[in-house]
Formats: sequence, structure tokens, C-alpha cells
Amino acid sequence: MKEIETFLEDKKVRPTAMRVLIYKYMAEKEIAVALADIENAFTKADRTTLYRTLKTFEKNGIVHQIDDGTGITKYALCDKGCNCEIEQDLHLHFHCLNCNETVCLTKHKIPHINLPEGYLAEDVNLVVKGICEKCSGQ
Amino acid sequence: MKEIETFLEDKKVRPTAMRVLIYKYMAEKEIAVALADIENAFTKADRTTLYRTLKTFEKNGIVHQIDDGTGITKYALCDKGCNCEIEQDLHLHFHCLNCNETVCLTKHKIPHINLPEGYLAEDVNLVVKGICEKCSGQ
DNA sequence: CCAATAAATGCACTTCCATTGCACTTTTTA
DNA sequence: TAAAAAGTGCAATGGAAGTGCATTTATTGG
Repeated sequence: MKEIETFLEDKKVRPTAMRVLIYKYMAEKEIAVALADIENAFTKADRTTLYRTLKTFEKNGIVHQIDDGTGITKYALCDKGCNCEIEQDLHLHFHCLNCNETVCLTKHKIPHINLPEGYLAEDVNLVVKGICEKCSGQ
Repeated sequence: MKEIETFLEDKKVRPTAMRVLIYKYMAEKEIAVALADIENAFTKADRTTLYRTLKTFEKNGIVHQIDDGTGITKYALCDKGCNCEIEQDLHLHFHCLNCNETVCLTKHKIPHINLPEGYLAEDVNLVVKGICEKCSGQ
């Protein structure tokens, strides 16, 4: 708990009770979470607070946003060295069509993409859909 | 015009006037189009018709849907050999942050992605964002 | 310690786009 | 040519993201 507080402070985010809880929640879950998930977990808190907390976390490099193609924005904690901004550091995301969960495959960097002459890449989004190990093992 | 009709018939889609026009419109544009684009081009037709036309086209392998991360669903004509379903055939999409246009880079197949043990890939979505050749050349 | 200020939170509302239900029209077919 | 099917148009719904403003809570300088 204390560690979370100091962690947030390091990231220049004031560690309010709500923020610590949300961080804790996301750290315990190992999958990417949607705003609605957090809403369900913290029914006493207002949607807006949760929403803005995520935006604050995002702005300060605590979480990154994931577009997994479901149309629902997901968020996941950044790894220690996760430089979401740097192209080379981008990892891919896996969305399971069975359990509907999305995970960061942090170890799997996106391979270099060759583009035609004249195209300049600034950002890459790679989502693989299929069956995750949890679901395929059953 | 006649070719479009027979083409649609080949795809088991009844070539109504509207459908032929929409197909023609998409063929002339070389970029992926949003429903709103088509709406603007065909102000006399109803949104729903255009929407359902795209869905019909999609179901019959005439167009494929593109999620370029803008939150707006785009559609593009499939190439002759575009087997949208087959993983190996998936091409990548490029979204220009300047002109906001999205194109299929049909020639650029998605490289094989190595996944951890237990993960089964069924579909891959790869979107590169940056500056397109039209915009970078200026 | 207290007042002034800034940050965080909650509520209500808006916007935007995708999607659907139902009625009406046009086309197909038996 | 009548019945059925497919296509089209209008209106409404739904879900999620985002915003304005008032209120509460925390911070800080005197």
C-alpha cells in the first residue's frame, strides 16, 4: 500500500485513496481492464472519477491505453521500462476470442515494419486475436 | 457499370442502383472510407441503407472493415485475392496523422508473429500511424 | 492554525457513432 | 399476377467517451 503511494508520487501523481485502490486493482488483475470493469469493482465511486484517474495515470506514464478492436478502450499498467512513446518499445496485445480478455505480451516486441517509400511511421498498433493459453489449455 | 453489376452478382449480391453506386464510389476512392463519407457523397440516400449495404458487402467478401484506431469504422474494397479471413493474407493498414486518411498497404503482409506457448492466433490487426507519402512529400 | 488556492471528486448532460425495429416499396418468383 | 422476399427509409435506441460546473478535499503560504 505504502509502496503504491510512493510509486504514484514518483510519477507526479497525488496518491489519493481512490487512485491507490485503482492502481492496486489493476496490479492484481493481470489483464487489461476497461473503464466498465473498474466501475463494477468500485461501485461507490463515480464513473467520471475513475475515467479521469485513468487519464491521469495515462498522462503520467503509469498505464497505457489499448485498442484491442473490441471498440472498448482498455488500460494496462506499464512495465518498469515501458516507454509507450518509443516505437521500438511497443509490445503487442493479445485478445482472446473465448474469454474476451486482453493481455499485454510485453516480451513480444513488434517486429520492424517495412513501409513503402515516403511513409513515416510514428506509432504501431498490433493486436493478435485468437485463443489464449488459459482457454486453449482446457 | 455493367462490370460492377456482374461483379456483385458473382458475389451473390443483388446489384441494386444504390449498391452499384456505392461500389463505384469506393473503387474510385483509393482510401478506406467511413460511413459518414458515403453519407456525404450520397445525401439523398438514407444512412441505414448505406450502413446495411456495407454490411452486406462485408458479409460477401466485397469489402473488409478496418479499425484504424480513430474509433471510426472504415471500409475498403478487398483486392482480387484478398482472403480477409486467412491469417497469411492479412495486410497492414496505414493511418496518416496529418490528412487523417487510412489506406490498405496490400503489398505489405503482416510478418509472422511469434506467440508464447499456448496462444493460438486467428486474426491479426496491424495499424501503423504516421505520415503518408502524400503528406511527407510536401 | 487559518485563510486562500489548487486539486480531486461527483452529478448531470452532451455527443458521436453503431445498430435495430418497423413500416413501406421494389423486386423476384411461383 | 399474387405472394414472398429483399431492399430501403424513418425514427429511435444504446453504449461508450467526453465535458461543464458545483462541491468537497487537500495543499500551502502567511
